[in-house]
Order: sequence, then C-alpha cells, then structure tokens
Amino acid sequence: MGEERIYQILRNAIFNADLPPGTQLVETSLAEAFGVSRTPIRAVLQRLKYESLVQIVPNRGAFVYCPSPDEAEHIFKVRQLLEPEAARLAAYHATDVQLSKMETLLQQEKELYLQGEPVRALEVIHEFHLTIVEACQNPILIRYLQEILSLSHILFTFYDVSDADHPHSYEEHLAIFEAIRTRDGDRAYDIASQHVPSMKNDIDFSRKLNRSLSMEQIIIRYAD
Amino acid sequence: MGEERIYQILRNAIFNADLPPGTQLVETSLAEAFGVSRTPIRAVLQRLKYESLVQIVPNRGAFVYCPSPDEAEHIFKVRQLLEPEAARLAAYHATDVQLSKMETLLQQEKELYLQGEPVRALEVIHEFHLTIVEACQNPILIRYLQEILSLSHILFTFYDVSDADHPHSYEEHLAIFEAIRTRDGDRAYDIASQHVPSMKNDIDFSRKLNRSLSMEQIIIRYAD
DNA sequence: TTACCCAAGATTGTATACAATTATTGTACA
DNA sequence: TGTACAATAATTGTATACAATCTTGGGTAA
Repeated sequence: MGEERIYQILRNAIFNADLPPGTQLVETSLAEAFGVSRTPIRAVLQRLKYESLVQIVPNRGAFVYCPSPDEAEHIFKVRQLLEPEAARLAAYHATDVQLSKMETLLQQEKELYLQGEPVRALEVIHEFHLTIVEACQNPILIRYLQEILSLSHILFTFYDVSDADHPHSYEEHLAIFEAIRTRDGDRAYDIASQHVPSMKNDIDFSRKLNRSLSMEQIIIRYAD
Repeated sequence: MGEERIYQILRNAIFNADLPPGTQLVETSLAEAFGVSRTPIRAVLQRLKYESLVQIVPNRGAFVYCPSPDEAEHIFKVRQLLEPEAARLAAYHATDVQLSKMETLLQQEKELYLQGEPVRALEVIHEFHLTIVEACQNPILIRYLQEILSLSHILFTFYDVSDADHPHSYEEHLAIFEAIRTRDGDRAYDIASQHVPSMKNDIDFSRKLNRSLSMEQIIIRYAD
C-alpha cells in the first residue's frame, strides 16, 4: 500500500469521525495494520499534522485533532473572512463542469435530506462547498479553505447537528449556486457571508457523538 | 544538531534568499553539511513544504520555492483578506509587552531607513507585521498569516524593492501602531487595508536580485 | 498514608542499508 | 547529423535496527 493511499484512508477516517477526536495513532500499530514500515507512516502523520487533522506531541505521539468550542470559534472566524471571497471569485471563474457538479450535488443534498440521511447529506454539502472553493482559481486560498472546510466538517461530525434547519440550509446553498451560475459575484459574496454564521449556529456543542472503528475496519471501509 | 535547529537555519536561509529560489536541496548533501542522517533532513523538508517554502517533486527532489508574479498576486489577495482583520483583533487583544515590542521595531525601522540599510529594514518590518499578527489571539489566523508574511518577505528579497517609498511605508506602520495602541480596531483595520496594496506596489517584478551562499556559509551565518 | 524515586515498558527519534525511480550520458544505427 | 536506446549515475523511497525519551507502576522511606 502506497503512502498516498494510506494518507487518504487515514484522512477520510478522521474526517468522518470514525477515528474519534483524541484517539492516539501509534506508528507501529499503523505500520502493521497497513503492512508497511514506520517510515511512510511517519510521513503521513506529519502531513496530517500540517493540515491540523492530527496533533503531534514530541516524544509522545500523534493524536486525532479534538476541536474545542473555542477553536470552532476561531475556525469560523477565518472561514467568514475567506469563503465569501472564494464564492465571489467562483462566480467569475467557475467552469461549466464545475457548475454542473454543483447542481448535481445540490440535487443529491435535497434527496438525502428528504430520505432522512443527514450524515450522508453532510458529506454532499462538504463536496458542494469544496467545489465552489476549487473554482476560485487562487491556489493559496484553495489550500486554506480546504483545511477550514475539513475542520468544519469534523465539527459537524463530532458535535450534534441534528437540530439543524436543513431546509433553510438547502435554500442558502441553492441561492449561492444561482448567484455563481448567473456570474453575480457580489451576490454570491453576500449570501455566502450570511451562510457562514448560520452553519455555526447549527452546531450543538453540548452534545458529542461517539462512534469508533478499529483500524482494520477503517482500512476495509475506505478501501476504494 | 537537532531537527528544530536545522529547520530554523534552512528556513531563515530561504527566507532571506541566501538560498535563491529554484535551488535544489539534496538530502544527502544537507545531511552531510549538518552532520546528521537523511531522516531528520527529510522531516525538515516536509515541514518546509507545508509552509510553501520548498516544493517537492516526487522522486526528483526538493527545490526552494520560486514565486512568480502571478503567485504574488494570489498571496496579496489572501493577505488583503486576512491581515486587516488581524490588525483589528490585535487592537482588542495586544498585550503591553507586544505594544512595546512594536514601538521598538518601528524605532529600529526608522533608524535603519535613515542609515540606508533597506535590507535590514525589511527584516524589522517583517517582525513588526509578525508581532501584530501574533497579537490577534486566533491560532489559525496566526498560522495562515505567518505563512503569508513569509512568502511576502521572500517576494521582497527576491524581487527588487529599491524604488519603494520608505517614508510613506513607515508612516503607515506608525498609523497602524497608533490605532492598535489606542484600541481603535476599526481604524487599525482600515489603515492595514490600505497598507497591503501599497506594499505590493513597492515590488518591481522586472528585476530579480541574485545573491547565493554555499550550505557551509549558511550554517555559519545562521549559527546563532 | 503519602511523597519520592527507580526501574521497566512503551513509544518516538535517528542512523544506516538497500530498493526503486529518474535523469544523464554515451553509443550504435539510420 | 540526429535519434533511439541502453547503461550508468544520482537521487529519493522504504525497511530495519538501535538510541533516546517519556509514562507508569511498584516499592521504600518519612
């Protein structure tokens, strides 16, 4: 198994909270589980560290990032600064392929919401935001927002969002998409700007969810 | 020599363009120069990669980051989004120690400018901006702006800034400091917002500077 | 009982050897 | 002369062994 693949598996596992925040990641155990030596594992952990998905304590080990409500505040503060501008730029630069991808994802979001599958809807919503970000054509802005979106998604999977106002959320996504499709950058900026606080309000920090999988289960689940 | 120290030496060398953009960093050469094995060198190179100071091409090697005018555009775009807000937050949260550090640095900037030492003035100005950023109390915002400030500084040392309007630049720094000192967040935001474009305009992309040092010289220079 | 210290276990940090990949150079052939 | 190809050199990627560091448990003395 190559380093890139190991990275993606661990990343997705953390991302979907199958490795719950706080879990220690021991190099030897990971190496054994993936059938490689510790060397590529260390490289992957470093990489995850610089994306804030794991925290590395010197001579202690690596732990899955565990965001506090305070850190959530910081994350959304930066998201508020960056994402509206990314939406504006997306309105100027989005390709037809990206626009149709957004449309498909919105359709899926609606269906999953109606089918009562909020967790899978969250993944689709993440993809939707990611597509907008990738359309902005600014590599640094993309990199920062990819990280911010990942951390936000961890918040959504770690804390409870079952009381979220899904219809309202969907309406906002649709409005952002319409603004981008009609190349109305200022409108995309404004709606995205409103959307950020409403996402933060959907999170109930008083309730944590706690699923957890073994490393073997994780490798099987994210094999594709 | 420890990994942390090696990291700082390489970082500063890239930072001050003593290792010119584009230079290949060969693991074995670095390991020999620092008197360690390739293992910690690889870790350092990964770390520098995630700060965008080096670019790693798989199976090819690591190269000092070489910013194009286009990338400069992207860097300053993001800087425009983040730094004014950091200045506002600094006005709310800066400690007395941080305020006096800013004041000292401004004094040094003025002296270096009058003594005709523009390169050393650039380093002091970087420290000044860094101090403001660190005062904003938002870890993620700090991390992003530290990277942005580093990349900006590389632009200043790589391209020519000898035609910059130093007195005007100093006045703007002073005005930002005064706004922060008097806890006027909105004013700090506004002046910082004006300051970003004027920094970009100081860069003459048509002229590149080209000093270069050997790895041995670099280790000696950054030994302290 | 509690505080302290020491030793054993667990885990990360580093060095080195070897494998895999890529670039380069030289050579043969059209 | 130019191009294709093969051999060689240079460099990164990986595995493994060993060193250093930190945590933890038990035992001893105050």
